[in-house]
Amino acid sequence: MPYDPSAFPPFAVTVDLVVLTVRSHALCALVVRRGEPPYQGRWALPGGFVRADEDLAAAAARELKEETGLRPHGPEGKDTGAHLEQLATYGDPYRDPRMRVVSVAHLVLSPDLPPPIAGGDARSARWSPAESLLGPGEGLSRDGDQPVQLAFDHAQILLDGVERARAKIEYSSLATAFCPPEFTVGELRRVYEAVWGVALDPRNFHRKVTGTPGFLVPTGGTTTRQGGRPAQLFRAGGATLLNPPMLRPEV
Amino acid sequence: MPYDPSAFPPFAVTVDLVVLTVRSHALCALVVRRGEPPYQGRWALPGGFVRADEDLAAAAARELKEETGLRPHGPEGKDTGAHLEQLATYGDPYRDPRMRVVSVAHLVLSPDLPPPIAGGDARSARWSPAESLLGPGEGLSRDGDQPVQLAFDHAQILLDGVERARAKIEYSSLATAFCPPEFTVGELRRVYEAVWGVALDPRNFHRKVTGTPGFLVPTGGTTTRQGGRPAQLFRAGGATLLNPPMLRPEV
DNA sequence: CTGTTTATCGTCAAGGAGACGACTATGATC
DNA sequence: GATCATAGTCGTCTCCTTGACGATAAACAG
Repeated sequence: MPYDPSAFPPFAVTVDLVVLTVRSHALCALVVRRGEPPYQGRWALPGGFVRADEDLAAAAARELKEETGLRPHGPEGKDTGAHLEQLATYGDPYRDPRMRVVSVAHLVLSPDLPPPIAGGDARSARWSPAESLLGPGEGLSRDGDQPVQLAFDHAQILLDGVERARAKIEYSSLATAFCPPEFTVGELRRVYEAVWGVALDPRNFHRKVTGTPGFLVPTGGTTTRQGGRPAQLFRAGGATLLNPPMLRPEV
Repeated sequence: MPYDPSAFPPFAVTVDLVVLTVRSHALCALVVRRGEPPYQGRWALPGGFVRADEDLAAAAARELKEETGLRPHGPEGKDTGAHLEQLATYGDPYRDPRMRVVSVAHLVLSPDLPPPIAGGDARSARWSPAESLLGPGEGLSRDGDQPVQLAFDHAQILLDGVERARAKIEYSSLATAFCPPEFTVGELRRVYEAVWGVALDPRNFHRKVTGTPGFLVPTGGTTTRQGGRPAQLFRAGGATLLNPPMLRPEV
């Protein structure tokens, strides 16, 4: 097949972001309201076109900053920012009614942020519980949560992102990406409980995380911000892989 | 940001394939020799442009069939074909010197095939040990294997594919995708040994795989094709997830 | 018939995980 | 200030899985 510039069809390439955090004991995703058709007025994942000279990860980082002000740190970063990784790519020919768009979805795990920033282009943005965005089957929507229908194939993308997060905190130290720089064992446990939607035994969890070398390093301080007895503060250790993994309860 | 068709730069979108198999106790990847510049004469991963009305997975399946004659079965298929899944997407602005190309890499796991089929476009193709393609650091190339420099960023893509395969056979039944429809426990063990590059205890491995419900179902037959005492034949059971996982020995 | 190869079963000790009792140190409430 | 509720932390016990490895079984090669 000789090279012929006219031999390939043109595509638009976008990045979409699944930005997850844990707020008030629930896994939440960042969604923005669409200001123009198609799907005008519907909630969607934040995202945008990749620029001509921009790497995919750079485009994702740029969109993230525009939407939340967060700066990501890569696989080995040390900033106060969020964890960012590529999730998957969605390219159904008709996923966007306007044109052929291939979207490279990225997953962002962030500590709880006070309020989502209204996007640079003035779209409204908010955190929504993943449960209510994923609809029935993925945990029942609670009374009062109207089921939200995300635009495009964003419900599928979000589901894949949530699944990735659920799987990854099992065998990596990624759950700490949901925590502030210093956190307690109990706060970390509540992250696991929120992401998995289960209750974990505080004593066994404590034994597990403090007994895994390199997972947590004590900072020396304590806090009572969760009430009760003061708890030791930790920072994430250097270990990125948990071996043996944190086991997710059956059911 | 109102919709403006001129607001986004055009991209070419391709699929690249990391086709892995196990041949004579080694993990091998399918590579094709490039017939035109850039990287003319160099080995590369098979792949090609996504067509205008074609889904990404469909494009990967089409390329796979063109290169190998294999028909993939999806996440839940039952054919005699290979396992196919999306791997990751590579979009560095300068990864292809000709133009802006975003490549959606796919991972294919296949049973051993007699000889690779010369591609539809007459490029030569062959199986190469992953070890010799990944160069030093990823297991030393054996004497006589000249180090192969893959075209574009295909070495990185291959590395990511091999890593995915190594990780996934740990907690899924995917290793059976490397086996013929009926196989013995010993054959399955040799798959793990080749992919991980380690030696496993045959007795413990046997206990593990036969003791995991839904992983293997006996067909009733036996074979002596590996020599020695006749071994029971099995087919892959319905279970896709191994819980608890197959543990990869420490280094 | 004997050695070699591969398959399969069994045993034992070490370690991790689930269940859960007990104790500790705070703030809130009476 | 005593009491209570809330979290955090340490221990214990049992069950199960794993890793190491002995032993037996059933084929084939000489």
